[in-house]
Amino acid sequence: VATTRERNPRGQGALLRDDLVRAADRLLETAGGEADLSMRAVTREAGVAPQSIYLHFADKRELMSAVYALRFGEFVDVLTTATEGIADPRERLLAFGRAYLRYGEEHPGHYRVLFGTAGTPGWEPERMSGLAALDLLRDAIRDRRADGADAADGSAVALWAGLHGLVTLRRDRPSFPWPPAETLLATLVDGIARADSTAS
Amino acid sequence: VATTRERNPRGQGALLRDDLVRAADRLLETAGGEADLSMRAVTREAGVAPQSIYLHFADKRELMSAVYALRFGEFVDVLTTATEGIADPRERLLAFGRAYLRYGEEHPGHYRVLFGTAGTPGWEPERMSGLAALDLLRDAIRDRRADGADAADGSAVALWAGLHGLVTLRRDRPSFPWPPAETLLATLVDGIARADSTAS
DNA sequence: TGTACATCAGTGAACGCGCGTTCACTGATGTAC
DNA sequence: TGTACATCAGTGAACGCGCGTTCACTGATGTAC
Repeated sequence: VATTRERNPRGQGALLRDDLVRAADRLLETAGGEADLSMRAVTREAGVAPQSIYLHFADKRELMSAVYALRFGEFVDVLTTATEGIADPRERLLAFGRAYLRYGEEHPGHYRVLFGTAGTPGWEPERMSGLAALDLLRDAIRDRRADGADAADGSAVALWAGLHGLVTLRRDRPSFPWPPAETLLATLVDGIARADSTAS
Repeated sequence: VATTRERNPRGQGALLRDDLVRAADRLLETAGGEADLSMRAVTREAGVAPQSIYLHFADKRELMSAVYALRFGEFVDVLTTATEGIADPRERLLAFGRAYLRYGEEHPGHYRVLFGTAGTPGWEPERMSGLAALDLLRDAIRDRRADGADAADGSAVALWAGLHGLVTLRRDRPSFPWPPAETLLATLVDGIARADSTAS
């Protein structure tokens, strides 16, 4: 951490860009680092002068977007890996939810960049590649029921909201007497993405 | 805003405490004010010197807790008013959800204090009076189904998570193509808090 | 083969800002005698 | 009835900090002629 870095050879200046993004990513790994993701902290972590970050990013939003892009790929991979090869639709949805909750719990800082504002109010990634994660959900739901694509879309969003709510509430209100995650997950999956689709 | 305040009469020093809490509350009303809730901003809004806040609050967490207490009473009132007098359990749950989503949308700053960290990472209100809001949910669910209290508890938490997820995601990702709120609400209510309680 | 010049990957130093918090002080109002 | 004193509701001035960002510069490497 913060060791001095040696200058990149001529023509390889773009390497610093990756170093900076990885430094930001590393800072998010640590617990307290969630809101402490400042430009200066990132350059410190990368072992470089504060102003060097402007060689590659016009401002803070641009840096955030780069971190977002890096992590979203990983997140979608985790979800894909967790669900692939599971034929039973209910089991696939449960596996998806388990992986989702687990990622949120183990990487609170990264999760905040993906679906929150990460200490930068008003920041929003320009292209929501979060849609890729949502596609997995919608497909799994569609496999389980026979109603239209619209209903599957709505159910996917509702289930997503439930998972997101659980991740963020458990993170921000740890002292609440939470029922077991597996119970809550089953309630969400069996309720929102049921085999049938009749309302009461 | 920031007009000079006249000193309270002797013996009425505690009045400043209310002024400060109300000033903080007012700052949360404004859109940009969510993360800008600083001690100095609050004293500025109250028309008082920055250090005067320490006459009544030991530190920032204490001020946050005071705002939390003020607003939670109001929030529970809104939910209670929205649901009282509605006999049909499903309609009562829908009314609850509508009021919840509406409050979150109309008061993003206040909602953040109630259920987020409000720009103070690690802050958590000592006694979660959020339980009062949850009680309303649990009772409404219990009226709708015949299974045990434990199942109603789990369902109430799951439904809460869904509502919270919708509020925060729509706030932080406004450019996402959200399905109509009423549709999502019906999906959550009819899924999680169904009349019967069988899993698929 | 040598040299003037351009490019590149950064750095040195500084800017103005708002923040949370501390310490010593003030000036009006009440109280004891 | 007057005065010394205590209390109370604040303020003046300042602290050290980290922040995002700007401007001018450096020193090594390559290129043109």
